Amino acid sequence: MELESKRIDRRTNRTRRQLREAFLALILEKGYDAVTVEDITGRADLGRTTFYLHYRDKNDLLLESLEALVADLTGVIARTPIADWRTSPDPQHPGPLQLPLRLAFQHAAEHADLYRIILRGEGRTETIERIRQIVIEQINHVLAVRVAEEQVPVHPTVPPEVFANFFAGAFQGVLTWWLENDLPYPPTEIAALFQKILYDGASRVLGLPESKTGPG
Amino acid sequence: MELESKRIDRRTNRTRRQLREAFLALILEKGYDAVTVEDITGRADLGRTTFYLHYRDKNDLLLESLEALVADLTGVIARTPIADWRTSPDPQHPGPLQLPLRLAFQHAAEHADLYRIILRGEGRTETIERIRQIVIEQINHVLAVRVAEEQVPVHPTVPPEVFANFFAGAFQGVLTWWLENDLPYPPTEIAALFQKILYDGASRVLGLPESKTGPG
DNA sequence: CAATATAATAAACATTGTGTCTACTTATAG
DNA sequence: CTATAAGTAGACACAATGTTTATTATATTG
Repeated sequence: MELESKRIDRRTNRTRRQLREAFLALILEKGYDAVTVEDITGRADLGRTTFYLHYRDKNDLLLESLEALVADLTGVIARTPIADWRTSPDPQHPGPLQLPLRLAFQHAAEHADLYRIILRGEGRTETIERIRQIVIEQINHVLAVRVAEEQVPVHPTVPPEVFANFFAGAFQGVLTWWLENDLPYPPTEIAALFQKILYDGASRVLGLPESKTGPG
Repeated sequence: MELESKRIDRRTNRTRRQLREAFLALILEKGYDAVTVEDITGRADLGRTTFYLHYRDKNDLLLESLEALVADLTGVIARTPIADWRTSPDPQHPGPLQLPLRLAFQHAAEHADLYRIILRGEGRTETIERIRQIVIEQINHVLAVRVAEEQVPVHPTVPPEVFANFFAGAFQGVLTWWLENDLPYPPTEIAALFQKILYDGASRVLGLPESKTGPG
């Protein structure tokens, strides 16, 4: 999760890492608002002044972790070979979002604490909004590719924006529940469940009478 | 939206209303965190001390509006005649959540500003979490009724909790988008779109290859 | 309408946290 | 080794919170 890669002075790296770790731990203990700069530097065994040598304020510090997390996730997704996007192993739900979804749940499991903090909406409002936008962009991207490949109707039955926000919200909802309940399913399984609802729809999932609208 | 009904002293009602209105207006202008108690009482033309005669702090004041909003919505839903739950007029999507969904979008349209504030996550974290829990309870309630009527498989293909959180998240996502974009569709229409995605699923909505899982 | 109770107010105060600055010490890179 | 950069303690001004006190104003009620 590249966060201090090639900064010159050894002290700088150490200090920043200590501040980051102290802050995240404290947020989980008392919640963002209750944590003071003095708390952070105290926990990190540093002088309060030092904090301001590195960050403008609490939010700036949290934002750094967020940015690194986002960069890491999009990196992982981008680095995954295109080939895998078609041949990935859940033949029941062959949608184009399958692999990214799996990677995202996986990633959240690996960085559960930070994801929890973000999804709880700790810190300023921007934080969670940032994530949402990224998810929406990913969806729009995938949809655009699909349209180009003519696998999706040019005039979909639902406006893409509505679909994208539906998706982003549902994802956030399931991910939040999953994290707050200490990952009751393995990442691949929760991803599969998510896809099942998303692709099949409530009619099938709940066994309700089928809708009268045909596909497309 | 019952908020000052039978409080004895006329002054109390006036003061509380002024504080509430001033606060909500200011949040929309500068965001929750940036608003001080002095801002509020200034805007409301009251002494700063007066604020503390009525509320413990900013969050307390916001919470009052939230509680009233929630009570109002659940009241509206509860008051709607059961008969309407079956005969409501969207025959393409006859799901049991149809009418409550419509009522919710309607309600959000009528109180758009307050909904915006809440959905943006202004105020403390509790606020938005409160709403989510209410939505989840509603869903669980409806699902329980359905199960009792044996219209839903006893062992649904997806754990109810997962479905409920999927739903709650998707709803929040679409509702937020709708409000932040100044209600680009009428409430009935956005409710119908939401249901379409939810019931038919992405496969149909986007015209993807059908899943191999049958209903139920 | 008058008497009583209650609300609003201004002013002062202690407290907590922020963010900046200074002069001094310590660690590191080269 | 030494110049450079990072960390530190302490002091400071500032802004906002939440409480208290004494005083004024306004409803309610009988």
